[in-house]
Amino acid sequence: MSVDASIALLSWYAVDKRQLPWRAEPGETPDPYRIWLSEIMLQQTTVAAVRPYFDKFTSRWPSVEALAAAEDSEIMAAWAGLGYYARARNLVACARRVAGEHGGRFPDNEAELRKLPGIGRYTAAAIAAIAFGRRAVVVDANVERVVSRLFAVDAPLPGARERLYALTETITPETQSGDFAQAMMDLGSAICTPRAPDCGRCPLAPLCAARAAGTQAIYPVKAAKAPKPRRDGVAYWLEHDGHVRLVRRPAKGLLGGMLALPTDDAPAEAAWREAGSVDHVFTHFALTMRLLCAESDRRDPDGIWWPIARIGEAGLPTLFARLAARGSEWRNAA
DNA sequence: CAATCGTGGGG
DNA sequence: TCCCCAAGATT
Repeated sequence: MSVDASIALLSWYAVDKRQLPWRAEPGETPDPYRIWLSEIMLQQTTVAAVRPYFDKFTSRWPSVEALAAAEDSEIMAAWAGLGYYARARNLVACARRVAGEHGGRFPDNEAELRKLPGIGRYTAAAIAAIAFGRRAVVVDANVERVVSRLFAVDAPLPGARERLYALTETITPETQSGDFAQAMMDLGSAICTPRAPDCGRCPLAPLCAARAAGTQAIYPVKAAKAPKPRRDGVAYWLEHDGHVRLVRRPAKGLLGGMLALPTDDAPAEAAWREAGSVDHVFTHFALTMRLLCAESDRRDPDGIWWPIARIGEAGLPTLFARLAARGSEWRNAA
């Protein structure tokens, strides 16, 4: 079973693999910096969303040394819109560790990679396998789905995770485990999809227990999710002389480290006026944020004042970019 | 261990 | 429209 599965999958991958900007062509040597950067960006994020960010980052910062030398604010602004901003904070910290303590070279094994900020169990295995040719058991959401079907694992996630790791270990080949991992992910993305898997095109179909039973659609079994609470908030658009007041959010927590409009408490006493609201859905709650707008008669010298004509370059996360669009409309209407 | 942490696309 | 989901890590 194990050998059959890896051979069938690698044969399929040799023909049908996706071409991706971070993926080395056959015969090319993979660049650990690009593999690492792509793996961080791809955490809980689709390939389509990552592409433009990967291109932007690699052209601005072609090496880990270049990234390590950048200002935090530049990197956070460049990450704006991609989400999960702890990844960007860890990205900088990791780049500086690699540049400063590892001579600019990423560690070539799982255990050392795992010690770096932002690199967990999955990412350490993926980098070790893909960038350094190490045998590693690489389990992401795609692999969980493929393996849960292949072996008809009825236990629900996340409890079944260790079981899925053990099963993935049994089909991971001794060599080419990087290609094997990427093949599993391409398979999960293109064929062994969450809703309606295209078993007719699947190289593993003859080996698949769920396929044999006709039950592929029920896997992976997942625990019931908690209901999503609703919350309300207020943001403030304070402008003066063509500039708007921004704040840098605290390093930890929601949208941590990002530029934003002031929230909760008004940044000044002023004649605040309602300018509508924005509904925004985060992973674990839905937010309705009202926008209050005002013109200031003075410019607090300690604040961050951003030229409104260039607000698109501020690097606001999506919620605040949408609120800023409302603020600009309010301004043009006034 | 369970909660926290974004966003956009697809069915 | 709503729900699901994605190359997870951290605390």
